[in-house]
Amino acid sequence: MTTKVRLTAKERGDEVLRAAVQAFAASGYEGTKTDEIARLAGVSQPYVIRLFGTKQQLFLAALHSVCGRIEEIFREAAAETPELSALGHNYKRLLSERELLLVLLHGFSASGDPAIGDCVRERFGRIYTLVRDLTGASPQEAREFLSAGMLMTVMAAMQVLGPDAIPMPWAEEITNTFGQDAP
Amino acid sequence: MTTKVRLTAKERGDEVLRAAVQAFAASGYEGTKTDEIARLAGVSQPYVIRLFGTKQQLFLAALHSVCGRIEEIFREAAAETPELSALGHNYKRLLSERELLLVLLHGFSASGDPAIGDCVRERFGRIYTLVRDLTGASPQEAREFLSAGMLMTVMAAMQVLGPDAIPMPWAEEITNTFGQDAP
DNA sequence: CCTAGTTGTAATTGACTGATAACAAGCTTG
DNA sequence: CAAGCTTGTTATCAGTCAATTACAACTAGG
Repeated sequence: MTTKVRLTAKERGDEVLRAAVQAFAASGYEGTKTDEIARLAGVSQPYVIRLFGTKQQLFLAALHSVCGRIEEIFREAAAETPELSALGHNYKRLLSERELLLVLLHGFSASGDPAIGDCVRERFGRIYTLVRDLTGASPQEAREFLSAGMLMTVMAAMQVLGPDAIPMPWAEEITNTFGQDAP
Repeated sequence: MTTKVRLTAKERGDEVLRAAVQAFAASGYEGTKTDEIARLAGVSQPYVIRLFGTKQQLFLAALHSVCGRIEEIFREAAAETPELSALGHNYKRLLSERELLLVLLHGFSASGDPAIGDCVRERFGRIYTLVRDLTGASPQEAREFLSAGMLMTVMAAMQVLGPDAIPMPWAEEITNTFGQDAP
């Protein structure tokens, strides 16, 4: 457990950010209370606000964090095998860090907020471009790749995909088709 | 405009439901206030609550409504040409009723709420099954079809797809690949 | 060792929001 | 036309939540 030690603002900020990613992944932007993030991080609610200014800025920080991690995973996968099919294989890694895709999904949902919309458009565009650059995929190939990722994302949100999946025949049927490329 | 006429509870309920679909599409489940729905429907906020019981039940009603409409669009398309490519062509129709896909997306995001999760799993499973039944598509074909739909959905949420799209080079590149089937 | 900066909390607040209650106005049926 | 049912509003509450303020505890540098 986290002991009652004083940390630098940077270190504590990182801990709060990790807690925020967990909380936002579970409850979304509007649904998550700063109080809950504070509880997860083991600090007081006002301190969370002081470290990040506003709840919105904290969500933006969480969004940048998960997008950076997603890019990192793609880079690592491409370093081994720079092909789209290899990246696809690594969606499993994304699903094992379930909060990555979920925070991104909540970012899409909260795009009505202009600041969040700007952030999401920028980061998702970067991911698309990165996928193309890393693999040399055509726009259509990259689109099919990201499409599959989006279906996985919403299935993860519905809790029919991943380790804690609620068993659903139709979902298992879909899940079995992942990884099977077009002939 | 809607005049100040007394309607039956059923009729007024339909108006409120339409307003709710618009509002939830724009702001999501947690982000939408019952007050805003009431304003859109031209009634008082307490009446919205009395007609549907709770905000959650109203959201569930909105979810059922949009899923029913999505199924209807697929059925109509399949009645003309019962092939997956024909259904895909009709994603344009879904995008023209932008709120359909957006409410569904917000349903995914709000799946952490058990009642909403149950509803979303049931309705999305029904849509998957319907697509297969209407077109005779294989699980993999249906998965690819729904994958493309999910990417369109998140792009619509990001406001980079559809009539009021914010122009983004990467988004236009992706958009151009829709409708191009694998060779 | 003491003072100035940093890390952190307790107390509070003001705005918001879903829901309830009490009441008013309109329709309809005998 | 009157009584009872339906439609709809106003007033209000009880709880919630992000954010501010004031203060306390710790730590490093001179």
